[in-house]
Amino acid sequence: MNKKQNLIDAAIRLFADQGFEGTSTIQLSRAAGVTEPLIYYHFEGKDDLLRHVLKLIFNRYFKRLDEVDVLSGKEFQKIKRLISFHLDMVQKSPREISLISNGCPLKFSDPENICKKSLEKQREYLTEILSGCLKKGIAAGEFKDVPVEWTVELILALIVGLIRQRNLYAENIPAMRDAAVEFCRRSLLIDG
Amino acid sequence: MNKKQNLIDAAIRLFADQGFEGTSTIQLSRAAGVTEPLIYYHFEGKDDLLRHVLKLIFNRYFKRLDEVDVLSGKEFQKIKRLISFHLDMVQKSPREISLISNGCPLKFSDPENICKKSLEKQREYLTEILSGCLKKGIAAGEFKDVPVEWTVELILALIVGLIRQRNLYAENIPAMRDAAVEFCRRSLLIDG
Amino acid sequence: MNKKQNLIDAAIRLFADQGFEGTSTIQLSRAAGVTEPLIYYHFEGKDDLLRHVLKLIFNRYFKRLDEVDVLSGKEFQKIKRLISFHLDMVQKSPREISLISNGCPLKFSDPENICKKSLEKQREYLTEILSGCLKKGIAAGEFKDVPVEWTVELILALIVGLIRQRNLYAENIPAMRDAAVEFCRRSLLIDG
Amino acid sequence: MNKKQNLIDAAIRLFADQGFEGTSTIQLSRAAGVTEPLIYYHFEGKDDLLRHVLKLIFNRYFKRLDEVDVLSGKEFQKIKRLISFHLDMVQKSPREISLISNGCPLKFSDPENICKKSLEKQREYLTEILSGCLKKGIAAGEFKDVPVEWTVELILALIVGLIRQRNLYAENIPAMRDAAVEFCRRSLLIDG
DNA sequence: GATGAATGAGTGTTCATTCAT
DNA sequence: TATGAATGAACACTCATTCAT
Repeated sequence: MNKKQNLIDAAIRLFADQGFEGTSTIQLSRAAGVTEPLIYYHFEGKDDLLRHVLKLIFNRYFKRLDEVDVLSGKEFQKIKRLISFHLDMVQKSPREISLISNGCPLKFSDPENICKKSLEKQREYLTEILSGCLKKGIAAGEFKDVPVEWTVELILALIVGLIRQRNLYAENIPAMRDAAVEFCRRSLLIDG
Repeated sequence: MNKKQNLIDAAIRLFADQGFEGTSTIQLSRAAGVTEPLIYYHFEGKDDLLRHVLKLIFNRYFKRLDEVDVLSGKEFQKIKRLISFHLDMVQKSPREISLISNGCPLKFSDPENICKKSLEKQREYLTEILSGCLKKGIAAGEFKDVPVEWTVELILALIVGLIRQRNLYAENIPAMRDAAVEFCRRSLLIDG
Repeated sequence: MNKKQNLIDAAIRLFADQGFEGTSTIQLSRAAGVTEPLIYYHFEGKDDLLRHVLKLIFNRYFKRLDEVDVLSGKEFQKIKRLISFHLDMVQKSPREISLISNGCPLKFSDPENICKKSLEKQREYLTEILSGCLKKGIAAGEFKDVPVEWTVELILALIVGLIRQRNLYAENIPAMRDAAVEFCRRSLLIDG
Repeated sequence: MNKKQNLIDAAIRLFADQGFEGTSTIQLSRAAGVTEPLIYYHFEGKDDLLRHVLKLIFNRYFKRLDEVDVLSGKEFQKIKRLISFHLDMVQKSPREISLISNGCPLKFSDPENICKKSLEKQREYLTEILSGCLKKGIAAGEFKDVPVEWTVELILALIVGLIRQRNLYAENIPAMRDAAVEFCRRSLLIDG
C-alpha cells in the first residue's frame, strides 16, 4: 500500500510539473522508487493513474470546499471566505491546484474526461453559492444592484486568474488575498 | 512558402488543442499536407517550430497591444481599453491565446523557455501601463486610494481568468467584457 | 484438487483455441477462476502445464486406442474400426484432438518436445497395426496386392486430413466416416 | 524495396517455423537484416505483415492452381494432376504451405481472418472441380457409382493429410504421390 | 524545395515468474 | 493451499530525426 501511495504522490508531482504527456512511466516509477510494471499492477495504465489522481484531488477539493462556512455572517463575509479558501489551497497544495487548472484542459475535448465533469461540478457549485450571496446581498441592501449572473462569472474568473498567477509567479498570497477581497468589497458593497 | 505556412498553421492548431508533447511530428506534417522531413527543412526541429510559432504569436500580440490607445482619455478609459483588447483577442484568435496561456507554462522551469521570457515581458509591459494609470488616476482624484501594486496584480489576474473561462466555456464575450469593466469601475472610481 | 482441475481444463480449452504462445498465464488463471501464482504451485510453469496437459491427453488417447479391437474379425474390419475410432474421438473431444494436431507442431524442431515423442509413438503404433492388417489381408487374399508401406502412410494421412477438416468445418461425422470406410474398402478389397 | 522484401521473406520463414505469436518483431527485423521500426514503415504492424504475407502466398497458390490443366484428358487424369500439384507445391515451398495449413487456423474464430476466406475459396474451387470430375466420370462409365459429395470431401482430406504428414515427417514425396494416385485409382475407376 | 527510406532511443504495456505471508 | 504484491525481461510500437536523392 506504501508503494501505491508513492506512485500516486509521484504522479501528482510529475504530472503537475511536466504535464501528462511530458511524463513517462519510467520517470513515474523511478520517482516513486518502484519498478515500472507496478504501475500496471495497481492501475490499468498511465491514463488510469491520471484519472485516479484527478479523482483524488477533486474529492479532496470538494470535501474542503464543503467545509467552508457559506451560511453564517453577512453575504460579503461568505464571498470573502470563498476567495480566501481558494488562495489558501493554492498556497498549501499548489501542485494539486496546478494539475486541476493546467493539466486537465488539454484533453478537454474528450467528453469522458473526469476533469471536465469535475470542473463543471465545481463551476455549478460555486455559481450557485455566489448567486445566492449576491441576490440576498442586493435584496438586503448590502450590495449594489449589480447584474448577478455576470458578476458571478467575474468573481470566478478572478479566483481562477489569481490561482494561475500565483502558480506562475509564486507571489505573496496573503497580500493578494486581501487586495482581492478589498477590490471586491469596493465594487460590491454599498458602503464599500 | 505555402507549405511552410501550412506547417505553422497546423502547429498553432495542434499545439493549442493537444499540447506540445501531445502532438507528434507526423500529425503535424499530415495536418499540414506535407511530409515529415519538410519540418526539418524549414525548422531545426519540433522545438524550433514551437519557438517559431510562439515568437510569431507574441509578436502579433505585442504589435496589437502597441496599437491600443493608452495615452488619450481618462485613466479608466485606458484600463477599459486594455481589458477590452484582451477579450477581443481571445474571441478572434482563441487558439493563439490558448497556446500562450495554457500550452507554455508546462515547461516553465526551463529558463530558456521563450514563453517565460515573453510572458514576463507581457507582464512588465501591462504592469507598467496599469501602474501608471492607477497612480495618475489616484493623483487626479479619479480613482480611490487603492494599493497600486496589488491592484495591478488583481487586474492582471482578472484578465487572465477571463481569458481562461472564455477558452473553456466559450461564453458571451461582450457581456463579460462589460461586466468586467463595470466591476472595475465601481471598485476603482470615486464616483463609480 | 478442484482448482488444479480447473486449471487443466482451462489450459486444454485455451491452448487449443488460441495456441500455447497466444495464451497468457493471466488468461489461464482467470479462465480457471484462480490466481496466477497457483499455476506455479501446481506446476513448474506454463511449459510444464502444457506438458502435463499433453501427457494427459495422449494417455487418454492411447488408453482408448488400446481398447479398439484390432484382433478379431477380418482385416478390413480392423482398419474400419481404427478409422471410426479417430472420427469418434474428434467428435467427442475436438479440443483435445485439436491440441494434438494443431497446437504442438509449432515448436517441433525442439527434440525434447513431448508432442513430437507422443506423435511418433502414435505413428509407430498405428503404422504397426495397419502394416499387420495389410500384410495379413494381402496374404489371405482379402486385399489387393498394394504396396504396404505407402498405403499405410496414406491411410494415416487420410485420418489426419479427416480430423483436420472436421475441426475446421464441423462436418457430418458419421457420413464422412462411412464415405471414408467405403473409399478404402473399394481401394483395398479384392471384391470391393 | 530490397529491405521490404527481406522482411517478407523473414516473415514467411519465421511465422511458418515458430508461429505468429511465437515470433517477435525484433526477431523478424534481425532475420531480415533491418531495424525494428522499418516493419512499421512498410506495414501497419505485425498483424498487417502477417496479412500481407498470407495474401501473397494465397495469391501465388491460386495463380499456380489456375495453371493446373483440369480440362483435357480423362477425368481421373485431372484428379491425378490436382493431387500431384499439391504435393509438388509442398515439396517446393513447404514453408508457404505450412503457413497456410498450420499458422492460420489458430486465429480462425476471427471472421475477418483472410486465411479463413482464402481457405474457403480454395475449398470451393477444389470442390467444384472435383465434383465435376466425379460426376462426369461416373456418367461416362469411367468411375464407379460413388457418392460424389462425400468422396470429394475425402479427396480433400487426403490432400490436406498428405501435406501435413509431409510437413512433419519430410517423407519421400514422389513415392507418396504415386501411392496416393494409385489408391484413388483403385477406389474410383471401374477397371482400377 | 521536397521526399521515400531508414534508424536509435524511447514509449506504454504485458510477459512469465517469484516471494512473503 | 492459496494469494497480494512485486519484478526483470521482453513485448509491439512510436518518437523525433537523418540522409540520399
